[in-house]
Amino acid sequence: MKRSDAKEKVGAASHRGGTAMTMADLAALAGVSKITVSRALRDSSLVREEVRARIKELAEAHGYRLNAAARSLRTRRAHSVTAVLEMDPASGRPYSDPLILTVIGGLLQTFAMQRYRLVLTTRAEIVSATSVVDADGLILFGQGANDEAFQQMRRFNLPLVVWGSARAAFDDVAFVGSDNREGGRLLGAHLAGLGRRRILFLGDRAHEEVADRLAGLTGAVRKSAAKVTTRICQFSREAARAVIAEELDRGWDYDAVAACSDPVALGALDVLESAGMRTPTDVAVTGFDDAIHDPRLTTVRQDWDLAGRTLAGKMLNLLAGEEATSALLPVELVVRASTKA
Amino acid sequence: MKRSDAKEKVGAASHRGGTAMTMADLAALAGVSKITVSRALRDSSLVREEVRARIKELAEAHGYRLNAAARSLRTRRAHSVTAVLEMDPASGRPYSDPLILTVIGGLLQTFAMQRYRLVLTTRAEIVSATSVVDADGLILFGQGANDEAFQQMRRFNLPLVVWGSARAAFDDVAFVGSDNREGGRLLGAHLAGLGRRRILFLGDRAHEEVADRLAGLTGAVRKSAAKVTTRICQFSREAARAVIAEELDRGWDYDAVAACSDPVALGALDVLESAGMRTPTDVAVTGFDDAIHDPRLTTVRQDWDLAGRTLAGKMLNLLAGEEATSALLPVELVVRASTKA
DNA sequence: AAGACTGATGTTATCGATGTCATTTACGCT
DNA sequence: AGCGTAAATGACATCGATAACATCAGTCTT
Repeated sequence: MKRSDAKEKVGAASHRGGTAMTMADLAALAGVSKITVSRALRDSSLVREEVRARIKELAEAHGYRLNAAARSLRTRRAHSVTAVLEMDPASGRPYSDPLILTVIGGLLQTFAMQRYRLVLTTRAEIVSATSVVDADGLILFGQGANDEAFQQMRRFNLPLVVWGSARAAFDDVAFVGSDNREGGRLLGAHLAGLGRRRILFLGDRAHEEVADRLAGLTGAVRKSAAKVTTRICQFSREAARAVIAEELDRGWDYDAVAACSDPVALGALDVLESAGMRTPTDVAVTGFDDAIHDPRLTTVRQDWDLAGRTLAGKMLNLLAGEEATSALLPVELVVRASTKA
Repeated sequence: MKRSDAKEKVGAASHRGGTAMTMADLAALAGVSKITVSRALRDSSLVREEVRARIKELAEAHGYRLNAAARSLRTRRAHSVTAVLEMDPASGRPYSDPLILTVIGGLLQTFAMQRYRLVLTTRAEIVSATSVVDADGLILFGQGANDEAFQQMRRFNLPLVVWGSARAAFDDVAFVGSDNREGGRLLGAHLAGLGRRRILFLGDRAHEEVADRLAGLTGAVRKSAAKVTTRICQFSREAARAVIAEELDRGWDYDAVAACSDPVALGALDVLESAGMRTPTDVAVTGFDDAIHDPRLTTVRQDWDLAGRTLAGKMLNLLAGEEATSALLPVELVVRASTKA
C-alpha cells in the first residue's frame, strides 16, 4: 500500500525517485511466490510452460528489470568482465588511441552475446586501494609488456587475459598478441628487397612487443648484410621528431627508417621531408599497426577486430573453467608510398 | 612445486573457488564490529582516527576488497554509468569507428576520477527483455538522431545523456553534440571562397546531424549563388563510390563534393581519381570529422576528447540532482590537399 | 488401496554491506 | 555524587534475488 503509493509517483517523478518493481511485486501480481517468478524468468523447466509465459508477459508489460546487485550478491558472480586500459598519465587518454576501439568492438560483440557486461577502467583506478572491482575476470591492455601492471592484476585472483607478448611461467594466464616478430620479419624482407642497407630502427626495446619487432627485422635483413642501428624512441610523434632531428644534426647516414609504430613513422616523415629529403627515393619509412590509414605509410597491419574477439573468447574459456591457452595473431604487410613510389 | 599444489592452497583462494575476505572477517581481525569497519573504510569521523588507521592497514595487508554487489544492493546505487553504443548489425562493430574511442577515453578519464565504473553495451543488448541493467545513468551514442533508440532509453527512467543533435521538449535529458551547422557553414564558406559554384552534397538528411551540416553549408553558399545538389548517401565508403559512379554516368557537372563524413569523401575520391579527374583542380572534395587524418582531405574537425569529458560532466550533474542542460561543442575547419593544392 | 514417485510450487536462510536506532564510555558541570 | 552531553561503538533489520530444502497434488506401481 505504501509501496504502491510510491509507485504512482514514478511516472511523473521520472528518475528523481520512485522505487522500481521487484520480483515480490511481480509475484503478487501473478499470484505466485517470488521463487516461481525467479525460475520463470530463467526459463526453468520447474515452472509450467503456461505459468512461465504469463509471468514473462507481466514482467514485460510492467517493464520489470532484474536487480543486478541482488543477483550478483546471491550468485557470487558479477556477470561482467573488466577491461583495464593503460592511460597516458599526461593526457589521460588511452595510449594506443584509435586501435583499441576496434578491439573493444570485438570484445563488446562477443560479451554482449554471452550476456556479460563489459566494464572499462584504468590501471590507476583499479589498483587504488579503495577501488571497487565488480568483475568475474580481467582483461589487461598494456603498452607492451608492463610487468608491474601484470603483477598488480594477478593479485585480484581473477581469471586474467593479457594483450601483449606471451610470458613463460604463467600457465593460468592467457596471453593474446599479434605476431610482432613476423611483422618485423616482413618489414625487414621488404626493405632488404628494396636494396636498403643502412636501416635506422626507432623504438624502445624495453617493450617486449618492440623488442620482438626489432628481432624479426634484424633476422630478416641479416643475409642482405644490411646494418640496423637502434635509437630509443617512445611512442609519440613528437619523440620521433626529436630523435630524427638529432640524427640529421649528426650527419644522416641511413636509407631507411623502421619505426615501432605509425605515429613514430609520421614524426620521422615530418622532419625528413621538411629537411628536404625525398621519400622513398632518399629514405624509405615504415610504421607498424596501420592505425592511421595514412596513404603514405608502408606498415604492418594487425587485425584488431580479431584481437578483440580472441581476447573475449579466451576469457570465456577461463570463465568456463578451461585451461588457459595463448594465441599469436597473424599480421600482414601493407606497402604504400613511403617505401615504393 | 607443482601447479596443482598451489591451487589447493593459495590457488584455492584463486579463481577456482574459495571465498574472498568480507567485512566480518576484517572486523574479527581488528576486534571491532562490522559496522565500524564499514565506517572506517569510508573515512567516517565516527571512528577514532587510530582505529580507522589500523583497520585500513589490515584491509590493505589482507588485500580486502569491498563487495560491489552488496554495497549496490544496500545503497541502491550502482556506482556505474552505462554507455550504449550502436553497433553495425553486419560487422558487429561500433558505427562511428575510430572516433568514439576518443570519446570513451574522455568518459573514462572523468568517471574513473569520480569512482564511477564505465560499462559499455550495445543497443540491441540493453533493450532485450532479459538484459540486466546495472547503472545509475545512461549515455546514448546514436548514429545521428535515432528516435527509436532515444525512446527506448527513456523507458529506463534513468538519468540520460545523449550524443547528437538537441531535441526540444525533453528537459530532463542532456544533449551534447558538435556544432554541425557551424561546421557546414565553414565548409560552405571555404568552397565558395575557392570559387566553386556547383556543389554535390552526399549524405542522408534523415540524420539530424547530416541535416544540420547541409543546412549550414547551404546557408553559407547562398550569397555566392552556388548551387547545392543533394544525393542521399549512407555513411560508408562503398555507398559513396556507388553514388559518384552513378553521377559520372549521368554526366558529371560539379566542381565540388561535400561529403557528410570522411569515409564518404574518400569513397568519392576513389572513384573520381580513377575516372581521371584531378583534385582539387577539377573537383574539390571535403569530408567531416577528421576521423581518418588523411593528409589529402579537407574536413571539419570535432573535438572528441572534449566531447567525452562534456558527456561525462553532464551525467555527473544529473546524478547530483541538477537540471539537465545541453551543450554545443565547437568545430574547426582543416584545409588539406583535396581543396587547396 | 497404500506406498513410491514425479512434477510443480512454496518456505526459509543467505549473500555482504550499511541505514537506523540503541548502547556504552568519558568527561564536564553544578 | 549525580546528571547531562558528546563521542565512539554496536545490534539489528534490510536491500532483492536465489540456493537449499520442504511441501503438496496427482500419477504410477503392485
